[in-house]
Amino acid sequence: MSASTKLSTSVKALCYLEEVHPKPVSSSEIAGSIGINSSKLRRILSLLVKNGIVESNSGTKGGFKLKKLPAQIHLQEIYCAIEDRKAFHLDVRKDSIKKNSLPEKLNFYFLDLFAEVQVDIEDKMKKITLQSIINKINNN
Amino acid sequence: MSASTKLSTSVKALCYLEEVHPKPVSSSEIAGSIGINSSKLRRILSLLVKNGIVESNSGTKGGFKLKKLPAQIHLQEIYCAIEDRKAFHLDVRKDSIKKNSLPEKLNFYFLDLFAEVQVDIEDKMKKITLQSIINKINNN
DNA sequence: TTACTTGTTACACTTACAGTAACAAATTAA
DNA sequence: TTAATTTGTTACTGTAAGTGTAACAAGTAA
Repeated sequence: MSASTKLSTSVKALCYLEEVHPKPVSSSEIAGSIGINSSKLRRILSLLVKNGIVESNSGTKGGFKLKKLPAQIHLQEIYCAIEDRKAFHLDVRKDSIKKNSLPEKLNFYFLDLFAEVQVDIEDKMKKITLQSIINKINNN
Repeated sequence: MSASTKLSTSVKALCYLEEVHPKPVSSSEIAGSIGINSSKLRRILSLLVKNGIVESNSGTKGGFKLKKLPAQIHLQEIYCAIEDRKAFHLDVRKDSIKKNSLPEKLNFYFLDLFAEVQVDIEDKMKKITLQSIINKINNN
């Protein structure tokens, strides 16, 4: 599952939680509504739990519910919770490249550039809250 | 090979071509200098040829050489030449998602958002020329 | 005890990718 | 004409990654 698909799935689940808040709902129920396997969804939700975005409880009457207000959840923290790898990352192979050579210098150049791009993307995501997404969706 | 690695490889090859310009060089020679298989490199270079960035000739005394000045080659056109897929793309599965449902609306939302991110990235790349990279590398 | 739910692991299956080799077509030189 | 060289593309083999599902211990409530 690509990072972007995981992000989209997470937001679908969070929107569902917001709709039924504060009632806790099971992974099966959420999974059914967004068309995904519940086991797979639990793997994603467990990451949101670890990062304090969602609360979970085992047992009967257990399930998931939002731990923060939608206005206080932004895309960047969701993204960071579910994905440790960067969107733009360079597979730098140090083998067979001479020290201080042009290829090595270019590796450093691109590492810097891709880090910059990553910052730009995350800055953009920081400005988008779950609440703003919900508002936009409802006005269409 | 990821898009970012392919981009980095392409620039390494283009820098090499710039160094020896206007002498045409074989894929083996370039591949040797940047530590990659020549067959693999040819697959990348063939895309740059198709997009008018590089010129190629078969046979003895054949090889590759730049078709444009380094100041007139920018990262975005290299990126578009080698990669048709977007950096941020959503695997939208239309199956098992109801029309006009929240999940479907969110799919459209993210398709738009990721398209925006893609534009931002490409705008950034449009401002970077091969010449500016060479200058930066040489001043370090 | 029973029923239910999360969180994690496991597993079979498929897909994707990496790295290399091979070869037709084009080109040059002898 | 023949040989040598080089591109552009295809093929192939082994390995890594991803998909989708199932299974189950641990926690929780009735």
